[in-house]
Amino acid sequence: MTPVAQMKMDRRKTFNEFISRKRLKSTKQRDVIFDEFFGNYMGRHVTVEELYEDIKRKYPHIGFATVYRTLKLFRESGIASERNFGDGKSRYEPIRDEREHHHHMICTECGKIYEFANNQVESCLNQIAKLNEFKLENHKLEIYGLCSECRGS
Amino acid sequence: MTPVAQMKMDRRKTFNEFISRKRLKSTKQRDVIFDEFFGNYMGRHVTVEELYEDIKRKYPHIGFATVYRTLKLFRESGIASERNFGDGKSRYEPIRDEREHHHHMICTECGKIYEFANNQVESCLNQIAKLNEFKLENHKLEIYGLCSECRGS
DNA sequence: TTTATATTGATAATACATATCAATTTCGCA
DNA sequence: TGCGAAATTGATATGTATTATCAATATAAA
Repeated sequence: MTPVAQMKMDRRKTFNEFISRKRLKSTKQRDVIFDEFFGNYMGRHVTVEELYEDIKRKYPHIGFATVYRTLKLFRESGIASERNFGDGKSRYEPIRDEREHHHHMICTECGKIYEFANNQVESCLNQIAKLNEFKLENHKLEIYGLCSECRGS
Repeated sequence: MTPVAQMKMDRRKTFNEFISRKRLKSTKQRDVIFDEFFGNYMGRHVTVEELYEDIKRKYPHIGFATVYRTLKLFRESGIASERNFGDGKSRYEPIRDEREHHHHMICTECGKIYEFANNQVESCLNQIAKLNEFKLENHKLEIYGLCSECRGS
């Protein structure tokens, strides 16, 4: 099995456990949204609108609100993360590796989003949290600027 | 002159230069909003609504949209920064020291916002940007978790 | 002062997100 | 298997933050 397929299965398991722990129900709609999200949006940052439009093509009966609600469930269950890059829309991203946090560089010119991870930053943050007796749950780091293509000559 | 008063004067100068460079005009409203913002909101993170309510008490004639527009000018001119802590409202904060970036720890329980600065993080980010041929313009770092008071026993 | 242009403030419009609610689906339990 | 309580769905209404519109006004250059 490919690592990606393995990961997808792991997330599925986590989500199913979340569903049963919270006494929620599994539905066809949630299955469809899960498959689309974890099938086509790995490493991307999709808006609710985009995901909805995409799903509607194959499954016209699925409603907008359901996509919203389901993505929120993905976040609550810890299999997706929500981001805000300042354009007013929430973006969702499948979580690949629970341990290794990654971050984003956003080009203010072309809007492209680049990812990076850095152990040194992570350990800094852990230290800072510890120093302030803060129990770290999550963190977000974004760099804004010009990417190599847009910074020009 | 106190350091705070000095800083306020520096920001005023920067803003005036911005105004004349962009061929904008200085107005009584902008003066009032500047004084209120830099007088009472140092080190705080005020929403447009809050600042508007505050100003309206002393200057009932000043409109909501003007406060919005003026805060945006403050951001564009580099004397204020805009933040988003996930509650859907934009928050503005006077910039104290242009060189030393600071960041935020947000308690997910009580909502209190703590600030911190860290040189090691800054230099990491500069390195990362350089490595990716990215021209760093700005960055945001937020830690979410439980503060010492809320993490309980 | 004159004149062009920016600004203001009231309000309309937009956009993203959430709430409502009747109809439907799920699932534990007999 | 079928019943019934409870969750979910989807269409749509509502809420909330922000931006656009525009006539009246203020500013600043000539």
